[in-house]
Amino acid sequence: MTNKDLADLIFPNITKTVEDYEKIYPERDLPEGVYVTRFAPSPTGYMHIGGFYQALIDYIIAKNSNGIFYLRNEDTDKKREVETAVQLIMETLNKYKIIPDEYEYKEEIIGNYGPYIQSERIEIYHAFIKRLIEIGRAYPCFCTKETLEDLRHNQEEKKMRTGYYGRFAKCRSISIEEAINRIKNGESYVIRFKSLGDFNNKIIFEDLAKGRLSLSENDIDEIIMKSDTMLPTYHFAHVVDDHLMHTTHVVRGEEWLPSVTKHIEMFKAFGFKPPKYIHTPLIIKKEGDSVRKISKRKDPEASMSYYEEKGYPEMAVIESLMTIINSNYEEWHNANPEKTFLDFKFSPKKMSSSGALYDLEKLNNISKNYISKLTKEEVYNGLLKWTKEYDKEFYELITKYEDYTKNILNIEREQKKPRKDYASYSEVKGQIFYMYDELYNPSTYEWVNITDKEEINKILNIYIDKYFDVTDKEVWFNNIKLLTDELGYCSNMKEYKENPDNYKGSVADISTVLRVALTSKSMTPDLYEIMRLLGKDRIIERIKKLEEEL
RNA sequence: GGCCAGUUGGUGAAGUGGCUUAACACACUGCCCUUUCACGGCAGCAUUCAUGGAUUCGAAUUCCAUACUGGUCACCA
Repeated sequence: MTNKDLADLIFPNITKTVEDYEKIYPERDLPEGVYVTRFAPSPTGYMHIGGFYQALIDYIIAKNSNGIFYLRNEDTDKKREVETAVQLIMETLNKYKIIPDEYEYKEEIIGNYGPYIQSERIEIYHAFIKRLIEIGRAYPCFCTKETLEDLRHNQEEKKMRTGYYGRFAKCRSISIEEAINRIKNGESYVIRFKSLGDFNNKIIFEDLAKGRLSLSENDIDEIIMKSDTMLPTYHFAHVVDDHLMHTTHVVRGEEWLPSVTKHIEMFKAFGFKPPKYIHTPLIIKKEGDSVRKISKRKDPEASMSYYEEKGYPEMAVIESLMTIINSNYEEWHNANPEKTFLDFKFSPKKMSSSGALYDLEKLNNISKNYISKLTKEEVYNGLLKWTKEYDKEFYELITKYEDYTKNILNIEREQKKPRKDYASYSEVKGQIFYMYDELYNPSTYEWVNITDKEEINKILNIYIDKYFDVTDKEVWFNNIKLLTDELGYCSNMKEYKENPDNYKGSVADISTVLRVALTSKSMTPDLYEIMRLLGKDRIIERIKKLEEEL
């Protein structure tokens, strides 16, 4: 009885060899220095911002070198799998235009290195495991969950390092004959990798983000194939897939750092060259005095769906993440405002090595700036898209009054320093609702200095009767000044500030009365533009209605 | 507990022995501009880089120790 017999017993139908697969998936025909990266999420039905962050890095480094960015679905954990997860991932990547060059979606495979869904690659993994068994680098392990738990407790008691290694790796010493018999008897087993490492040996590992690290060699006999599904574990699938798909750079979260020595040993066992690694910091959040991983349950902003629901423009979200990825991004972008994030040269060394704190305030700021630089059409289209999904009533309204809405959105926009009113599309309605009669039904008015009803009525009546004019901004404002003087207020702010006691108030107070009377708000964009868009009829109508209420 | 990593203002951070009396940005505060708000302008916001020690003419930057924070130690990825 030999290892070969054991391998054939476990994988009787696997005929292709490692060499066959090497031929099927040859080296990619790419120029020197071109990067191949991948986004490899597990389909749990949730798009975490940390995952998206990694995908963004993958995408940038691939595009920086005109390389390949592909998507691989890591669905080896059938218990956690969620049906709609793949669709969610694809939709999110598409929404943000982080489009993979190779992927598998809805039965369609794009690219020559597929399948790109791990559960469809089971024969490939089996061929590689078979080889490992044949050469004595993998073996079946019959230990039960209980046995393993006992082992761990024992080790903990004796203050030893926990794990299945060295003399604790019981099933290592099972003879081939015994193993074959037990398998034939239907005993449940996993396949473990047989490590040749020595924990006391240090190896130097170079991570592109974290630099040179001194790590202990792996000596754990890691499980590489699960008992029930015969699917590989992450560790093994990573080695096989990233080798066959010729990934040059693996971007993954730093939670993988402790297992990198396992992966390196497995690559070595096959004689493969490991990829370069970029272990990214976790996205964390401040809570009280401590920081913690941003969490799916506690933090809505951990999910990419949050940003969609709030209506943040995609580019604003990307840019806010870029500032975390490389903190010099913002400076670079200010110096090169016409360039996009894709022109930015990403540097893993510049990536923060501690946790990255995702700051919603920063996002708001970036988003305000971003939206302020858009044209009225772009804002309108963004608003249209968002309201269609999340605010049907408003959607109908802005569709009905398309040009009118664009003009509203254009107030103080086409100037060197446009207004920064909106951080997201969900904020727009709350700031311009008063421009729509359908939405304008104020119950309170934000009067400021002048609150006397008779005075307000007087101001409004005289204004309508004598001074109403919206044909030209200068004329409009001059009229307001005339009104101001006529009523005993001061039309010159400088003078008013010098001698406030000489007047009933200033032109600012008069303007505010008009502003509040027409919009109910004390803070709005340029009043002249608002009045021009509202038109005389609606202005009079609103004032009349207000008088009735006063 | 073992192993690994990190620790610079309220926040993201620049910084790898003298150019740092610590860049830039966000937030905040004050003033100015101004018909409101916003925008914009100006100013303020760490005498100090977790703590202690060492090396050095000189340290945020090198070394050692301590503390704290995070990651990991699953048939999860």
